[in-house]
Amino acid sequence: MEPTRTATSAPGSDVCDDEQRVGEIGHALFRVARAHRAAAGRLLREIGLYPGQEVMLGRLADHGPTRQSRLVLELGIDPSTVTKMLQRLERQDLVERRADAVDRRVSVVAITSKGRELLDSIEESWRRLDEITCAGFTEADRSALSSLLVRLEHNLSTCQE
Amino acid sequence: MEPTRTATSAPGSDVCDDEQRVGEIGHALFRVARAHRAAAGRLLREIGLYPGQEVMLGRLADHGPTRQSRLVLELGIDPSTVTKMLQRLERQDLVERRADAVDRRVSVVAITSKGRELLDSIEESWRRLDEITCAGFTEADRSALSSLLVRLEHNLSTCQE
DNA sequence: ACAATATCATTGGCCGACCAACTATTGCTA
DNA sequence: TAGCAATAGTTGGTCGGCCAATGATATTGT
Repeated sequence: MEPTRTATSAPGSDVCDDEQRVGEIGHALFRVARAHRAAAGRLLREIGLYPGQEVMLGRLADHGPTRQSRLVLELGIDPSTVTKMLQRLERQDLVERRADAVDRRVSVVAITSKGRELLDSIEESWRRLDEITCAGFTEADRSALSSLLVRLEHNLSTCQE
Repeated sequence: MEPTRTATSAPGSDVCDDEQRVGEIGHALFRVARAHRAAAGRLLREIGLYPGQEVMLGRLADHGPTRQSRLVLELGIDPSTVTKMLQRLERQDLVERRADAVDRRVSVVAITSKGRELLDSIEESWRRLDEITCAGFTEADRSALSSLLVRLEHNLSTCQE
C-alpha cells in the first residue's frame, strides 16, 4: 500500500506531478537554511567561531556600542538568545559589556579589538560561502534572490501576531 | 569615530550605499531562516508540534517505513539529530521504530496513525504559513523563488568538502 | 576462521533558537 | 510619596543543529 500524505489533495490530481505539495516553499526554505548553516559552520570552524557569532560580531562592528534590546530588535531574535550569545562572546574577549550609567537596567555591548581582528580574518571565508551558495548564479539571479529574501523577511516580520 | 567593518572594502566606496557588503546574501538568508522558523513555531505551537517534527513526520507519511540512515541522507541532517528527533516523536506515539530483522544494526521508522492524524490537522496551518511567507508574491515570484531555492540547495549540498 | 574495517545508530556536549518565569530597575499615577 | 505598571536582562527548560567518541553489527580480507 502506497501511503499518500494528504487525504485532502485537489480532486483528480493523483499524479504527484513534481512533488509540489503543501508547504513546498516552506520545506525548501527549511532545507536550504539547514544546509547553509551547516556550510557556514564548516567554513568558520577552522577559525573557531560559530555562524551566529559571526553575525552578531558583524552587527557590532558595523555600529559601535549598542544596548541589547536594540540587538534583539535588529537581529529579530529572543532577548534570552542575545544574553547567552553575548555571555559566550564575552568569555572569549570578543565583546565587552558595561552597564549604562543613567539607566542601570541596560547593558551596552561593544566589539573588542580582538573581536574586530577575528572578524576581519573571517571575511574571506564568509565571502567564499556566498560564492559557494550562489555558484552558477548570474548577476540577475543574485539580485532576484536578494530582492526575494528582503520581501520574505518583511512578510515574516509582520507576522508576530 | 565611526567604526567601519572592513578594512578591505573596495577603494573609493566609503559610501555604504545600501549595506551591500560582504556576505549579504548569507546574512539575509540567515535572517529569513530565523524568521521563518520562528513563524512556523508560533503557528504549530497551538497544535503542539515543533517545526522540525512536522518536516520529519511529513517525510515519513510520504514514503512509509524507512531506515534512519535514509532519513539522514534525504533530510540532510546529522544522524544524532535524527536519533533524538525520533526519540521525542516516539515518546509521543507519533512514530514507531523496530529493529530490522536481517540487519540488526538498522532501525526502521514508520509514522503511526496518530502521527498521520496530527499531520493532517496541521496541514492547514502549514499552508497558511506559506501564504504569509509569500504574501504579495505573484505566481512568477513564487516559481522564481522555488527555482532559486532548489539551486541553492543543490549548491550547498555539493559542498560537504 | 579470525582480524581488521566499515556501517548504523546512540550518547554526551556545545551552540542557537524559543518560551515562561523571574529580578532589578525606571516611570507613571493616584 | 507610595505603589503599580512597564522595561531590560537573566535563568531554566526544551527542541534541533553540529561534532566526537562509542557500542553493536556486518562485511571484507588474509
